[in-house]
Amino acid sequence: MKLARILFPLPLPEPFDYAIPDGLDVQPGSYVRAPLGKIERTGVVWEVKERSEDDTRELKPVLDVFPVPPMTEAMRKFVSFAARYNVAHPGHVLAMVLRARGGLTPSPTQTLYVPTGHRSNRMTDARIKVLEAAREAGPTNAAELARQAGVSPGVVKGLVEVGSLDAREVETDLPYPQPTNFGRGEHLTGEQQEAGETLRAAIAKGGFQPFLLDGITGSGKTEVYFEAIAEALSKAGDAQVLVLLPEIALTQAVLKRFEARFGAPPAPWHSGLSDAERRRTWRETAHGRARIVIGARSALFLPFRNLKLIIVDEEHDTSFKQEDGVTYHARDMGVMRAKLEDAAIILASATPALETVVNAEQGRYQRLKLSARPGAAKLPDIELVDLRNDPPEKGHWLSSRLTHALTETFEAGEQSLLFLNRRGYAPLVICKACGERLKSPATESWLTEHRYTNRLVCHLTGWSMPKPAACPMCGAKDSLMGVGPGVERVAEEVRQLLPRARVEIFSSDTAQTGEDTRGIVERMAAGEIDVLVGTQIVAKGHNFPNLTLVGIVDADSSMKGGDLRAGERTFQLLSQVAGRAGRAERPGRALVQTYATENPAMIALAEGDRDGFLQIERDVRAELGLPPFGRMAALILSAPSAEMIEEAGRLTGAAAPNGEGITVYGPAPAPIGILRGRHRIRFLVTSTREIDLSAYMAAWLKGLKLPTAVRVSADIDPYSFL
DNA sequence: AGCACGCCGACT
DNA sequence: GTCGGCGTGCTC
Repeated sequence: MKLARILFPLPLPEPFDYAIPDGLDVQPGSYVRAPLGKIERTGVVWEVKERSEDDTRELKPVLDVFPVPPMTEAMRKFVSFAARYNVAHPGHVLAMVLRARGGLTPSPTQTLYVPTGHRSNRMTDARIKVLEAAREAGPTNAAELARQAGVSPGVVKGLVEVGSLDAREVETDLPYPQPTNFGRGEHLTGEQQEAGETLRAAIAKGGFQPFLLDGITGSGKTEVYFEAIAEALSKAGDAQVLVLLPEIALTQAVLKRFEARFGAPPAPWHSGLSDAERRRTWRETAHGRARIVIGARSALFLPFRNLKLIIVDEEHDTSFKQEDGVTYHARDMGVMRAKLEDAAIILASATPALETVVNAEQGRYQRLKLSARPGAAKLPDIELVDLRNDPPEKGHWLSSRLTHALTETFEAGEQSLLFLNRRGYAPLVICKACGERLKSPATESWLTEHRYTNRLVCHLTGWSMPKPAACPMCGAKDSLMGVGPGVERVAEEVRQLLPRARVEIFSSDTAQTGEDTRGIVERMAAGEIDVLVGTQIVAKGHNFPNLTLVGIVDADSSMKGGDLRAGERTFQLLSQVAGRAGRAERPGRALVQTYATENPAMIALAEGDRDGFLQIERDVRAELGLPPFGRMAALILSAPSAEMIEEAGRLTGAAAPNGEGITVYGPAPAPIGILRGRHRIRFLVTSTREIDLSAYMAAWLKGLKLPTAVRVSADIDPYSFL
């Protein structure tokens, strides 16, 4: 007798055992339905094993096997690994795999009607109209046919009975057309060809091989990894390729580019897909028929049959880090998936993440460099503006050099971007009369003035209050004054400087939904904005061809800012924006305002010396034992009330196991202190590189007993700080 | 994640 | 006297 160990997409501690009924073909990896408690659920057979003699348990039976090829062993190992590494339940990870409802069953069908040419001798007007509509529209379903002809669906039925219309059952989700063109790309430069051939040779050889494709903006990275895709697909008729892109980069233009190269559109996967599109891509991937899948980070959890190559384009992009639910980094998990699949992986970027560069330096990844720009577009000039020599007027934040540049750019009909990583109007509010600094009641942090909403906001907790007319401390009227710059105040300054310019703010306050974000990005791309003033939200790789000036309002704060990767991100932002300006054949320039012109990082920035800049960052992190030279993890707790979270924090802190080389900080308010009505705190854990922090976090959680209203989640290698 | 069991407040 | 609130625990 055999039994099936079934993993369900639920936070259960382990797979559950079920009896395999006679005649049911249950394999390891089979997608099955089985009774669980009072209901039936879909799960995946994690293992099929012999039932021991002394096992007398009454087991419930597997009910049904879905007509889908079983999940491969590599995929099951990947799910288990991702769960262990990210300190999540395997079932939670499996839930991410099974998210496409309907992908497990065959495509739904619909009945379409085509004219047979046979004319009944009883032709009514209604019948003639339907036949005309059917001839024009091609195969169409009954409801649509009746609608087009302006008659009731009964007429269609009548025509079928007399033999004038033929019914055909067709699947609604069609397979994707197969890519065909695997030949060598045309018009490659010598450098691109060389990199392309290296990749082709590696893929022809087979096996796990990680590459960093490090090429400046416009150097043709895409053309090079197209060679790798062509090689992988030509090698075996069932080979599959996954291309991961930041969500916002998944545009129609990108899909068209793949179609033009390979003669068929790739299968898409992103959060904006309809249910039908989603189950189609899932099903085609699981059956091995989708050969190129191009998707956002969650595409990494699609159940490929024979994955031979993964591309992570814009690998430095922070949107690959999933912060909600199961936290994971799609790039890092991608490398592990490639390893388990025995596949190649290419991380491509013009501004690779420090982690990736270090991996390449230490020989874990093979580095391919592209330096030439085929169109000979120029990299931008980056100039430091020494705020000690060119101080802005009191109460202003833009130096005369930057205001001149803004004026020139506006008058030339071109666009500017000002970057300041501070939301709101002013990051601090003080009373001119008594000197009181207004603080958040819960966290004691400064309140930020928001003019747009006329409120004072705590950025740690999200708590806010209307701006009071009088000082709450001394009662003086009209004495409260915002100190320091936020994007709203910089925008105000630009509006004074350029009254006719269209100035917009781009921050999490003005872009609360994806739709808001798209709106701003589209207006900017369409030239409907002259000056965009934004927080780090602008650093997400948007394409603004008419943008020729970038001003970093406060480089000193954006290079530090309490965030491990703030400097890196500032550099990436500058390179990206500037690189685009050069690409659109307009000289771009960037002005960087700083008080620290002699700072080596600032000098490297000004010289566009990316490698020098990374070297400095690298040395700082190595010295402090920060990632990738040490490890970091966070534990985030949330609860419905402040009292409950405080108590939970105390208990959790006390339950932290002691470990050699491990330091626990906290609890502190989480980066988003209150989210969806829940209070959040967090612990930060650092350790040396050799320590298995995932295991430490798992042990901590295991020994923790908290009320069920308190939710706990771990975040390995967190990206959000402050 | 569901779903049931269980112990305390306002109702036909 | 019950109906039902959601806190706790179990699902092979």
